[in-house]
Amino acid sequence: MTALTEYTRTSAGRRERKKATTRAILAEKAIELCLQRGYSSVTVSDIADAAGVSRRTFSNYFANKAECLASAAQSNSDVIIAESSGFTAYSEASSITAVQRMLRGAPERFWIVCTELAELMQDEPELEAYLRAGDLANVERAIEPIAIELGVSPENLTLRVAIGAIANCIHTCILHWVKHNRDGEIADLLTLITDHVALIDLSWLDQLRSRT
Amino acid sequence: MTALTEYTRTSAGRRERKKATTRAILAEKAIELCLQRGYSSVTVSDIADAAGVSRRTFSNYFANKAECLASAAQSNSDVIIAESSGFTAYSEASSITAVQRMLRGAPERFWIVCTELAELMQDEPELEAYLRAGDLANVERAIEPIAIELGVSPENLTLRVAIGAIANCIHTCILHWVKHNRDGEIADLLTLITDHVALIDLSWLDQLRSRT
DNA sequence: GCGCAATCTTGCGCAGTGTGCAATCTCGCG
DNA sequence: CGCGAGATTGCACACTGCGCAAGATTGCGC
Repeated sequence: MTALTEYTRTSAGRRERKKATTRAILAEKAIELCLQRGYSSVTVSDIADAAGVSRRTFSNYFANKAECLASAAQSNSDVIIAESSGFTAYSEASSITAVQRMLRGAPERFWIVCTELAELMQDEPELEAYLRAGDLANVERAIEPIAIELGVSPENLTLRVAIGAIANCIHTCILHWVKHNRDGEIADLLTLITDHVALIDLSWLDQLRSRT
Repeated sequence: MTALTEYTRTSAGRRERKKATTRAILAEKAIELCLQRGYSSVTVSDIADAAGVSRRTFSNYFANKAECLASAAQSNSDVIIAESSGFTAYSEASSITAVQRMLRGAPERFWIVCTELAELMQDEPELEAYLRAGDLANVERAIEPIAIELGVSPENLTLRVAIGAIANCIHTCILHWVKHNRDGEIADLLTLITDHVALIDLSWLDQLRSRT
């Protein structure tokens, strides 16, 4: 119930925290209702009601339903992105190893939410679009710390292509999984992802690193 | 003016053709108006009016404004995807070479439309979402012929990851270009893309091929 | 505790949207 | 020519996104 809410433990002012909480609750209720009744038969008012706020307030937090769910995806990804700042901590290993370590470090809950969202997006083009865009936003947020660690600009195109390829790979694997192997163990999904991430050549990323 | 319309020269029944034309005109007018006034200040009625049909008819063709623009992107990509069926024609070369050849084979007009759309999507998250999703649809359409040529299933995950990485790379490069080098020559954009595509390791794709 | 200012929430109104439905129009085909 | 499939349209209605202003809540200095 408060699974996503957990991720929003900031020690800011009470006001900030309350906002973050409402936001998280809205996103959470949105997932809950959509999984339950199907995306298109859930209205913004429904979500707002479930979260105990007005429709207007919903709009203060999210531009629309899809963005709300995308935000859930984003909170969910925070846990991974946070870890990515330890990217070069394993400087002896290759980038690919670091990525795999990151993926394996994510809690099971993370992958569950991923598959839930993937399930939802399957027959809702609008949602798929927004979740993809959310992915992009995640890439954007992940790039900054990594770029710093590697000592290159966040605008570095090579870096962006690399991170984008990884994110895309993960996304593709999850979709594939939901489509073909929905009932398998999460551990197998993880294997699927790490195996395929390994296919991506990150040697040029390692080169970026060695130049520092 | 009729640039996109050109792409829809099918020799089907007149009825089919007329539908395809209306569709193309709608998409075209949509781009035109959006480039001119900005995405958010163009209404569906505006587009419909410009195309000479009713608002209701617009909805018969597209679910919404964003999807309409995404369709323009799709028509635009048809020219590339059509070429991808000659993928293994150069069996002596590596996959990466084939991809580069494909990219260089696209007419300048293709890249112009790409950059126009990229420009539009820059500050419109909704549009960005839909165009990204359109990319996915393109990947979906491109995979089929390639899979056949390689003799693997279109569901083959390795293949999907590879094609996805390429599409993502192209997209990322175009966005980067629009953001940092808007006024440069299209030829330079092409160089940027082929250079970065080359960074993606497609050797495992070549292996898929050699197994046939 | 008190009061003020900043901030959040809410209801209202309105233009725009997505879609089912039924009437009408168009066009291909016999 | 006339029929029938299919395309277009207007209408209605629920939902949406958002500006606005009133009201509630919160943080802070005293």
